[in-house]
Amino acid sequence: MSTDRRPYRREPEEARREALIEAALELVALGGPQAATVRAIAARAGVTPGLIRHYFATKEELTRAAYRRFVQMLTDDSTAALRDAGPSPTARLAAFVAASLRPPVVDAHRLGLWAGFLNTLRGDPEMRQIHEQGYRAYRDILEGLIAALPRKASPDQCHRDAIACNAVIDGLWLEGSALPQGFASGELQAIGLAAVSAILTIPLKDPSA
Amino acid sequence: MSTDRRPYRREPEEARREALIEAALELVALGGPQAATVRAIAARAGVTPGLIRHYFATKEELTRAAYRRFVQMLTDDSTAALRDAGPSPTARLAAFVAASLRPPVVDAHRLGLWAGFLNTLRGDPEMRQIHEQGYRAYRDILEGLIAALPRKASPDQCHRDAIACNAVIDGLWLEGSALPQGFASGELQAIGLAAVSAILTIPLKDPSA
DNA sequence: GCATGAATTATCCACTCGTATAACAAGAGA
DNA sequence: TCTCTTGTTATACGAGTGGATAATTCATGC
Repeated sequence: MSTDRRPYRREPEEARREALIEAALELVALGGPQAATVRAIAARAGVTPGLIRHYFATKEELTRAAYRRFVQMLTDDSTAALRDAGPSPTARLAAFVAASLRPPVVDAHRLGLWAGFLNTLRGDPEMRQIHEQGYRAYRDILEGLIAALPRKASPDQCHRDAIACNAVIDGLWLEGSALPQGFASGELQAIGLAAVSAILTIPLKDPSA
Repeated sequence: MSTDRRPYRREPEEARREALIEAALELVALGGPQAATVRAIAARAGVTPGLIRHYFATKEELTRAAYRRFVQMLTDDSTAALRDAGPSPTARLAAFVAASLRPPVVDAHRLGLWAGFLNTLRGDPEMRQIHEQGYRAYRDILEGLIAALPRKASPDQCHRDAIACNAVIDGLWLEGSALPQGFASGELQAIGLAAVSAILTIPLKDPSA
């Protein structure tokens, strides 16, 4: 009387956690937090619901792990572009801006994720903390790049410039992600670089050109 | 054995619809779509759940009405600033930008609403249509203001400028709404006006100064 | 082979959701 | 003041979902 039990493989712990987090993120991106139920996450990760509790004590813990991963992803993709950039401050800033305005950063999926998590933050102080850390990290990188530029500007001016540039980037990211077909390839980056150049009164060459 | 029935007043139809829509919006803003249940909406509007069906055939209909109202709100607040502005194109643009970067447009509540509705759009084509109409309306207004400026720029240039300016505004709106305490009073507007001036290479005076 | 614990299955229990319907009463018109 | 309309309440249903858990099985390393 062997009930045909679902065949399975034993995966290393990290791989499973990874898969579960990944599945949770995808579901939040697609349908908001309410779509990321334990069952749906398990199904998408190719496991059965019970397994989740084997890796995460509670669903909240999984949610937080997923959000942590999301925030990590954002900063990682930004800094990755800096690794390949040369030493020139203007080139580095240009690379950073351009990288922030093309896939995979600009992506409907990611916008969905971002929006989905937004009103989850209210309820959970720990989530809010993760959020703020990530935000500051990003803006600090940008401010550092701006401060390194060869121009005379007070620290205070740099700070405000960073806010403005961050806003341009965020806004273009927002629009590019929300209307993927609304912009030609490279258009977002070109507009963003031009705007940043104008704000900082320093010419930035398009690194992809 | 008179069960103490809840006392009530008969309200005009419009007032009730209004109250229900208002309640739905507040709940979405606070806790996302999943918080806007029929019961919660009714409670917040000060009525009993059953009444909702008296005014809206289905919950979806109420949701759509609420979203329609939200989109309306956004464009209304933008155009309102233009009414009081003078005839000067630069003054009108400045008024528009400044109005977009202060309350009630900049508001955590509104950001929550926006995010909350975002991943509701995927499922419902009608919702998506409402969304796109609203977006285009906003950007067309901005592009019109830019095209009216006393400078020589091709229509194509105006179009791209509008996108860039829209991005700055959206980005600052995003940041200002997400971190309400992160900016001094008037700071957002000042940064936004400076950035837009730089992008368009035309000086804009702060209308509040 | 054998032990181990990763993964499955099955189920619980509480709760929520949207919807439906019948009873009630507020307020306008007579 | 009486009546009638209908806005509003109360109650309930029926289905479904939520996260959690206990017991069971079997893949895998030793």
